[in-house]
Amino acid sequence: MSDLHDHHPYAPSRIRALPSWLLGRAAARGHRLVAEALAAEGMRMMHHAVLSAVAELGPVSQADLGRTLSIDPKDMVAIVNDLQRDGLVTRTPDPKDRRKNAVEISADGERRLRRTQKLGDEANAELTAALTGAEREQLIDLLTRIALPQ
Amino acid sequence: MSDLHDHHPYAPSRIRALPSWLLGRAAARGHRLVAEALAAEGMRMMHHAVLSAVAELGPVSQADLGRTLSIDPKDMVAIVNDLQRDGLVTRTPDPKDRRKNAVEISADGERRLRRTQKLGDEANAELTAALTGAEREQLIDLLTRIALPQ
DNA sequence: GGGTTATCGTTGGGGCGACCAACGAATCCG
DNA sequence: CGGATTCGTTGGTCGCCCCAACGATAACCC
Repeated sequence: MSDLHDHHPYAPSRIRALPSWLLGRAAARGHRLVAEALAAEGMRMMHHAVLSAVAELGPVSQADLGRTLSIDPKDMVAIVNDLQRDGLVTRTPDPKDRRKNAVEISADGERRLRRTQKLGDEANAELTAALTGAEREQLIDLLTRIALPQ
Repeated sequence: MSDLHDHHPYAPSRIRALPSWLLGRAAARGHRLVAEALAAEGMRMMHHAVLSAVAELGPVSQADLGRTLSIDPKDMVAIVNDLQRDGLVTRTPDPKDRRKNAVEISADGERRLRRTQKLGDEANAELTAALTGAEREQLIDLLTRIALPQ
């Protein structure tokens, strides 16, 4: 088994039993897995999230996107810039409210989204590989209730 | 369904149902709550984590601390510098291995730790306020199994 | 024993995500 | 009409993570 010098990497520090710590570690691993998977399509997590939200919401303003995904307006500008540059979304001035940009997914964007959604789902399957289906459902339920405020 | 202008703050975007996304949001809230609580004592999360680990592990090298807490050696230098400057830990050369620094908690450090631990626990209680005790235990169990690798 | 390999603390640089402050333009509302 | 609000945008900060390098020291192995 383990040799003499294998001082286990963890003391059962009090820290490690705190939900906030475990959430941080689990989130870091999830982020790493998803980011690595999406990199195969040259996409990043936030870009994929925005593209997915645009596909669901139809023509939508950047501010609405930011609210639904809790993304800072500043970051949203850069993300939509990238997606537009790559031809995945269109950004047209909203005639009804000239302050707004109507962001809409393109045909290329839908094709890209289908691939990145598959990659994201696979990464999440790997993330929760140690869980049964029922446990995965319960984890989602518990997290939803914890993450809600803001 | 609901009327046209009732844009609920969230479409049930596919993204929002992914464990990786929920973990990110929940971790962000946990980090915010804990950071705000610790700020009352002028401490930051990583500083508190390191101080707590030092208290548990006794005299310990920075490298060991970094491994148990998954903290980059570069960041560990800065953290131990701060803790030492504030008189919360001592950093003495290890006579057995002169490459190592033996980091040890001080009396002031233990006093500070008692207060920050209380604050951290309270923040975690608020974080999981929507959960029953049993659900909190199960969340910890599920997260532990997910966060484990690295 | 001596040469190679590995570890420790430290410094440097960089990337990425989250967050806050401010601004002009446009819109809404009383 | 005029004040308050929203939108997109620019600017900057902060925390976490990763990679590369270095001198000093220790461990390994022939």
